[in-house]
Amino acid sequence: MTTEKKSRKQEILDAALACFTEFGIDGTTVEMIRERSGASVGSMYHHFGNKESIAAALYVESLAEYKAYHQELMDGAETAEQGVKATAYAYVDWVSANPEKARFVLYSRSVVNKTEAAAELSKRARVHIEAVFQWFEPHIAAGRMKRLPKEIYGSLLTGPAHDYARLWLSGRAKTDIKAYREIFAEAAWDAVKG
Amino acid sequence: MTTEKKSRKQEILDAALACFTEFGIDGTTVEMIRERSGASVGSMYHHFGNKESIAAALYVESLAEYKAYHQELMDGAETAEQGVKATAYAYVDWVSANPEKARFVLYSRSVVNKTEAAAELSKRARVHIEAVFQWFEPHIAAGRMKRLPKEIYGSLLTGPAHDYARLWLSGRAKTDIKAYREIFAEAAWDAVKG
Amino acid sequence: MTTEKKSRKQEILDAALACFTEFGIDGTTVEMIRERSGASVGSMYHHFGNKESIAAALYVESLAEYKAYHQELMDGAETAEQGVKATAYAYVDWVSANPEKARFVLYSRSVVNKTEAAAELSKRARVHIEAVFQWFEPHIAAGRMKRLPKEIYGSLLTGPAHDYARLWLSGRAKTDIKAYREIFAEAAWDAVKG
Amino acid sequence: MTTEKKSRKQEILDAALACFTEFGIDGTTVEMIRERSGASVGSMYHHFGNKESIAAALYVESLAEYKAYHQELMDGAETAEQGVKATAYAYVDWVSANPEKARFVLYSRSVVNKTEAAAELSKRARVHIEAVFQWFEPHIAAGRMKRLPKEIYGSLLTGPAHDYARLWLSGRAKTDIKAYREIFAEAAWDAVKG
DNA sequence: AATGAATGAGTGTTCATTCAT
DNA sequence: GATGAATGAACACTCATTCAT
Repeated sequence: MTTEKKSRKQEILDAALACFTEFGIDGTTVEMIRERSGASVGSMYHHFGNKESIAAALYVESLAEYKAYHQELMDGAETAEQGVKATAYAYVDWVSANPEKARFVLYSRSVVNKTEAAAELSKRARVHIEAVFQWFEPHIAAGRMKRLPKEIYGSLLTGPAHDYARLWLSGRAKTDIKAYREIFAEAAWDAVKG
Repeated sequence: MTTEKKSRKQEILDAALACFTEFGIDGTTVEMIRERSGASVGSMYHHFGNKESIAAALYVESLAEYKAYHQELMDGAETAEQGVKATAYAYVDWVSANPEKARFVLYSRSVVNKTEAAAELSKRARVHIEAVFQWFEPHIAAGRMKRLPKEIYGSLLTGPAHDYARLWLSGRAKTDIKAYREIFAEAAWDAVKG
Repeated sequence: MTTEKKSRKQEILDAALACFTEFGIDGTTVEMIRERSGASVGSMYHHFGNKESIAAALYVESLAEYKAYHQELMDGAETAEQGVKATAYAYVDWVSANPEKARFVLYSRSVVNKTEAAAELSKRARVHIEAVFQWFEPHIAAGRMKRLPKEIYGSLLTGPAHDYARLWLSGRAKTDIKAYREIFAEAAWDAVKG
Repeated sequence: MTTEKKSRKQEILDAALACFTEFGIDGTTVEMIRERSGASVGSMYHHFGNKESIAAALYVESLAEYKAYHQELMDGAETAEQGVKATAYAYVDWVSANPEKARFVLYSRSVVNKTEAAAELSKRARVHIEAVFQWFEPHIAAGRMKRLPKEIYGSLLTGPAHDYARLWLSGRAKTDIKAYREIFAEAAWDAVKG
């Protein structure tokens, strides 16, 4: 049970991510996950209870990883500009490094939101947003950043990168998002600097 | 096709949009559309051939409306700034005026893209993008706008609005997107001005 | 659609009764009914909605037939003794003539009672019991029959036949119940005569 | 086996009876029994081998208790009338005192009969019936009781009580069966007295 | 004796689609 | 153009049972 070999549970999660990526949650059948993971149907239900819970577990895990990385970059930032750019960098870096998880998160929110996990999820989202906002507040108060409605900062900071990520992850754009890391960071800073 | 009374075909499309909005394409059954439209299953298949074609028809129609509106605003623009802002305005205005169609387009691309209509759709998208780009080219050449990789302009111009639209249309943000019309337009211009 | 040939719906009902008789409701799979009836799964669900509704339809139909026959015999009775014996005769005759339906009704009440049809069923039962009781009331008032708690008459009149029917229908007794027609009728009259 | 504390085996049997009573044998899953008993699945299979064996054990135990009680009352009877009434009393008393076990026995025969225990069960039943019949034979020979086909005595003696027990145990009748103890005993004697 | 992860055949049900009328 | 009964492949999920620890 050490890291010697993957647990059944993790094997199922891995297989599910691969399937969801390729076919979407609705397009993935339990049988597909079973075949890919090597587990039995019964085992899948023993561990997760139903198909949606597998998706939810994956979603929660992915988002947690992204948020942790974002936090990490924010911790190293000092000036307002550094904080703003860290936000853009975190997004771009994470998507570029974890395209499968990113694609899954981007395209599965609506499905997972109908799940029992939805409440927990939106609570966590609020906590994260709040934490980030606390970081920016002093800079806004000091006029180094524009004071805008709270709900709009996210769209200004990561909206362009978010948009491009969808393009890239769906194959409609060819260039790896990390090539535009600086452009998105600059756009973010331009959009909110005081 | 007069306005005398809605055609069966249109009744089906309206019912389908309402269902897709509420349950998603995958979550909508032919039976649901049948019940809402008052048509019979047979009638639906007579007019559209299959379920996906209904979605595709709706998608094509919605996108065409949006593009026409965008074009309209572009036609009235002269300076680079006006053109850029017209793009943001068009997006914000259209989403605000047609939230159901916007939600449908935003959340159904992945499904519709697996359809036969996909090729036609991406061709039209290319044509539209090309037309818009032709409009901007002189301004880029003259240095009034930054020269950037072509595939990234869309994300910079409408990315933030796009992102906020998702928030608003999914209920995660409360303020009507049109309240932020100017903010998104300014951000668009800041991101690409020369 | 006249009586020229059985409707799909009736074919399904017939096949279901045969299966339920042989394997019980729980022991019968939808697939078994499908195979026996020649209908498709879809057709079964088109007509009945789910497995339990087939059982419920059969139950309602069978009970209605029995009650109609009981009523018929009661209509021909005049004295208290004739009425009491008619009740026993009706039970014995019906079971002997319709062993499959009788077996189904006897062994499926608990399953059908968990169904949506349960309320309707117990209402009909109450109506029937009330009608029969109205018939007996004058005889009870005149002392030609014992006055006993209402809920107990049924058990005294048909209890022995009911019990033997279970024995015979389950194969634990060999003699056709109709051989004991008079014995059960006599026992019924002995149990309640004034 | 002292009364100090229940054995695992007994805890499982108790939980199973409660579940069977509430949901029926088919409606009860091994998981339900596991949850109610606090035992593990493995433990249940260690003690009983399979689900049906739990039901069979319960069935055998319940029937043995009833028969022992019946025998006890018969041992105290001397006249034909006392013997006949003892049979009715035994049934009524036992059902009233053990409604859960009675309900289980009444509604589970068909399931248990498909079990390996079926042969053993019907053998024991035959032995019991034979013993009871031996008791009555002299009285029949002496004309104090009617001579009737052997297979019909049971239905005449306990049929009404049996029928009412079903009514009461299923909730369709409200009055505790023991209130009708004498009525059923009288009816039994009336039905078979010489 | 006990545990609980793992198994996999089997179940009821759904639903897009067809087609005779 | 319209109807709705019929089709059947596909699906998510259940559950008795096994077995390594």
